[in-house]
Amino acid sequence: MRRKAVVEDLCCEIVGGRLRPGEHLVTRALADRFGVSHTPIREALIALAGIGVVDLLPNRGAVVRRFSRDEVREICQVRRALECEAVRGACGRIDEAELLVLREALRGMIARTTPFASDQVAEARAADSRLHDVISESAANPFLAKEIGRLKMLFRAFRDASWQREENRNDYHRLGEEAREHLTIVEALMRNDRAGAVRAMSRHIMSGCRYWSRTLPTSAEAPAVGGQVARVKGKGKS
Amino acid sequence: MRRKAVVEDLCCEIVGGRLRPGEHLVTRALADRFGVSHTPIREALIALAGIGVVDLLPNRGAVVRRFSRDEVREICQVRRALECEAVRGACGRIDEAELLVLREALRGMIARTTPFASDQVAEARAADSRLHDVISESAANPFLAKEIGRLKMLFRAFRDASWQREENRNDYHRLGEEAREHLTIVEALMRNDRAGAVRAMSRHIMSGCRYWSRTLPTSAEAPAVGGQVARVKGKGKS
DNA sequence: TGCCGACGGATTCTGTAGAATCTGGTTGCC
DNA sequence: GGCAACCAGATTCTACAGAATCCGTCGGCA
Repeated sequence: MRRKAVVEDLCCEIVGGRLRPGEHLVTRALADRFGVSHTPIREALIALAGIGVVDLLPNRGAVVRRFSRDEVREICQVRRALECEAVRGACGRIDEAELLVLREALRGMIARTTPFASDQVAEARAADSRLHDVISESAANPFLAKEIGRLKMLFRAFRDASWQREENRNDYHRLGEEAREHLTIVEALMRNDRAGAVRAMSRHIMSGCRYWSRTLPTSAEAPAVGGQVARVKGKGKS
Repeated sequence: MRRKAVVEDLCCEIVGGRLRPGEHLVTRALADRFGVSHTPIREALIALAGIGVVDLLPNRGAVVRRFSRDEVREICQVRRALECEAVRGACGRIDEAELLVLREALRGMIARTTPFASDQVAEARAADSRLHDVISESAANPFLAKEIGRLKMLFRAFRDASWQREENRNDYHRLGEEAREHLTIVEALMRNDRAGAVRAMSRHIMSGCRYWSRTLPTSAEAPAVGGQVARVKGKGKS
């Protein structure tokens, strides 16, 4: 199935920042690049619009969504509500051993005095993914897990954009902070302290939100995409 | 734009119950019915899958989603989390006059001693929509409002299915109950009692969930759609 | 002889390609 | 500055290739 392959590839490129926000996606060009006709490309773009990573403008094709600081805040607020719901449902149901492994990994990261090397960045990200996945899978609500997955992808999109934007300035500090936030959550879960876990998760999401959105333009600087397409028209994808 | 028209029409039919859960949507047949070729139909089905009202099976087309009781519960849980978040954000920001109008309408409904006539059912539904819309629009979070809108559509789909299934048995009772729940929310909002409003909203959603899902099959009775398609094949759309 | 399951062709439907049409924006001319 | 031809690109249509399903036939077996 070609559509699915195109969806996955494009999603990776958008999330990975190789396709810039506001960029105009031309079906013909993508068709050439992927070596398929434009039909599956169109269908992939419709699917991506459903996921929320591109905007579809009638008769004017698709543009990669641009996220202003306000939108990031909005998405984070929704994500917080859902992740907290997941923690509430998961508390007391998560495999003890799994939590233990996570806790030790996080303690290791925090104890480390040297700055993070790049493979340790990967390790930190893996732990992050793992924790959130374990929680959403343990909440006994597949629909909730699916929704969280969707938001996580969006969230990763602007996290990576921010990362790229400012060349990891003081990222290492943020990673350590994140590890401590995660540890707080894990410890609360191990105590079966539901309220504490929810609080910790809420703080964690909002702190990430503040961090990852701080370099983004405010909505005044980057108005909603709808009316702005003409601006990026013609820039192509260089 | 034909695709959009097809999406809207099909969505209405699914939500309105004219297309039954599990029904197989054949592109050619739909193309004939809508008087377009099957390309926009395919695209519409992809969009509908994004919305969540149909499932796409590779090389076997689309089927209208079947909702088991568990899935309804899952969706309601997510909806509750989001609606509560919206109430939290909206409390203190909603136009006073708007709330007053709603309160009087709800009080009128509750005071009414005669059973609801059908135009009063419509009135009750309008008040329901209005309240939820006012809240999600006042929460200063368009993204959240969009998500809630999506879920509301799904929710309406199985509410209508339930309604149809059992011919309004004691629906009127439920409508009165709903009005009282709505009134509790409105009154809390008018007092700027954020916690109270959130609690009331949570109760309201879960009570609706229990009510609307009570006639649905459990997931054991209606297994995941994936393996069941052959069963409905050949029934056509008549 | 009557029933059952395997095999194979016919049919139906999905997925893709390429052509035709339509739309909106742009550019050059008056 | 206004208008009209032009052009790029989106949308839709038609046709076809491949996958899945259906249906009738055939051979084995009790």
